[in-house]
Amino acid sequence: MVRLKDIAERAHVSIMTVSKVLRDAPDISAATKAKVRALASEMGYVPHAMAAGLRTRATRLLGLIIPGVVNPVYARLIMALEDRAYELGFDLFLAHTLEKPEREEFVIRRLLARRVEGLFVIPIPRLGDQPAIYSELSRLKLPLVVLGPAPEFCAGFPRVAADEISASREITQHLLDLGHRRIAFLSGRSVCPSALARLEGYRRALRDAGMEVDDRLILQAGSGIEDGFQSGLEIIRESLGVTAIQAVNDLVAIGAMNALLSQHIRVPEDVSVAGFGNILTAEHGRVPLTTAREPKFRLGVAAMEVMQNLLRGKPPENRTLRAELVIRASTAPAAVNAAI
Amino acid sequence: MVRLKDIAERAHVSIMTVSKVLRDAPDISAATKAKVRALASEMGYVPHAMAAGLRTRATRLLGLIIPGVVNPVYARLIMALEDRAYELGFDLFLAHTLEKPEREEFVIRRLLARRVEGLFVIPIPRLGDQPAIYSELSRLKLPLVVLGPAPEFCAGFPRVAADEISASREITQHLLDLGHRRIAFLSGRSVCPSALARLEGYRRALRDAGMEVDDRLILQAGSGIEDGFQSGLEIIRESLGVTAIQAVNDLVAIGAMNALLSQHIRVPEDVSVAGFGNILTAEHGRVPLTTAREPKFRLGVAAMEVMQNLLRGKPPENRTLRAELVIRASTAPAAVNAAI
DNA sequence: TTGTACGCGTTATCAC
DNA sequence: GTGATAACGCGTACAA
Repeated sequence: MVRLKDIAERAHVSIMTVSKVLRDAPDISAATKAKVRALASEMGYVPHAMAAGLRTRATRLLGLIIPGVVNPVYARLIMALEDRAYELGFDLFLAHTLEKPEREEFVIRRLLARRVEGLFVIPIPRLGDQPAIYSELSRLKLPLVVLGPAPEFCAGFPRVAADEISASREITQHLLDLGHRRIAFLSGRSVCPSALARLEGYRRALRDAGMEVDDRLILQAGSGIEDGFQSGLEIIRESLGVTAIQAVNDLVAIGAMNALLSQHIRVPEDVSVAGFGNILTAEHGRVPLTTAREPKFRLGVAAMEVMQNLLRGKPPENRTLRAELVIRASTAPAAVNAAI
Repeated sequence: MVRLKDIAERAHVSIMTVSKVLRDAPDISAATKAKVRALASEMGYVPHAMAAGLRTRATRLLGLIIPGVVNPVYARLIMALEDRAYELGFDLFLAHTLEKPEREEFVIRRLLARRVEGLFVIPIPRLGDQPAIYSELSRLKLPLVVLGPAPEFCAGFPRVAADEISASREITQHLLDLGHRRIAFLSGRSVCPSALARLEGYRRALRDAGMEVDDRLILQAGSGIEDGFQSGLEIIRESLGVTAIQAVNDLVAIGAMNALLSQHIRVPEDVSVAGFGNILTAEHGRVPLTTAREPKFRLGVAAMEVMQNLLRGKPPENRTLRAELVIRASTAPAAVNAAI
């Protein structure tokens, strides 16, 4: 590959001059610039970012460490981060942990060896003390932004996450405002912090409204469409008198809705369904869902802002983002709901 | 950060010795190795991969350039590539093009500046001549693997893709075998190569069966659930006598299915719906779809194999992977279908 | 306005 | 077994 040296020789100038021209230094004559630039593009010069970085000690490299991309919820987050990184002139490493602590440690070490200037991490939830690699990261003072609900041991690092409890409370509140009194909650696995937060929001809204929480209305659903479908059928089977359903996420909500539709129960005329938005809602224009859209994209943008501040040496800050309520369709309880 | 030099000083040996120890060279005494290693880990030494790469001219860096991760179809592909890269000791850059040619060119140049050793690209479909950046890539002889259906101008690069025509043909064939004679095809945008391939497969199956292709049965649908929904309604409105629907992808299929359900037409009792699988099918256990599952994960693995061969200087090779037909439920045409 | 000397952190080579 | 020297490609600092 072409080096500055090659250009310098053919242009009969010093390497330094070429270097300056290509970085558009102010102290080079227009004539020299034109000549060198022409030559550079003719020769197909490609700068060597790593060599430059070695010299300047600035790599403009960031790392993103996530469990895996299969969860579509991360997709927009990745997009946002990559997009901001692009605009700021950073290149982004992607690494998966597959929820394995050893692998997490290993990939972090590898990115350290690449001299990344900062790291975005969705840590693997685990109990106990702070893993060695995290202690090392704080010793190194490497800018690190934790994304989403963080385990205990990440307390020392800045965190960017959505306020899931409030979001969930607002959904329930919205359904209550419409006059619903028996709202089913389709919950997820109890180890998942965000599932717990969403259930907590539901509980708080009911308490704030001075209502009892009827535990029979809280169904263990899981996190996929099929889980929601089964729970939807269960709601019908058990004749719980439900007029609205709130789900831990919108896959579950869509599943529940499908179950209702399959039994010829109309949504939203007979029942309202609410869930948390993820990528599917964009595709589900016709589905009458009330959703709290977790601002994944904004979350990515905020995470990058926090990162920038860290890079500039400013003190770490946490960001909690409000989720926005998106009301696609929702109705007050209807007479037909006795059918459920 | 700690450098070899720092360790060397404290160990009273030369930098070279430290370097050799850390790379486990055979010509260093066990005693020296033990001493240096202890010191290195005590001092928290992190190797500088970029500096080493500058010297060895091997960066062990790969780039992945895709339109965007929002399409969940890419998720498993990314996973597979990242996973293989991890095992082979490569780090992976992720870059988005957002379907913008300028941006594609720009990010490719940036990754070139990083001296990536190879590039995986999902090129932006566009007509006309080979864009300058691609010519440059072939001039540079940079190992490049094109993922998925490739535009014309990528003909010179090795390609790893699913055999979409055969997959589509098999779906149609399956529906024909069941006795369906009027199969609607919900097509996508005509610029999308994979949409065209799938339509072609449908056509071939009909031709192979000695049947005429009725162009009224080919509907321009788009690529999302809502598009499928509209086309589903259209099929009903137009009374086309359809007993089965094949869609360009499963989002469209699901949309069409929703439309049928909303009009109380049972699937698959009254009609069969077939589409291409992506991540949604996993979530749609209850949906009676016949799908051709594009082997995204295997596709990633194959792509990395091709890349490895290129890196070893072997000649480029194309890989076409068979898609597997997944029959979730499907029926022969029923009497009711006159309703459509 | 241009050029020289040196260093960034590492490794290849070869002498000791 | 170990170490001196040079080089990878580039940029900072300063001299000319």
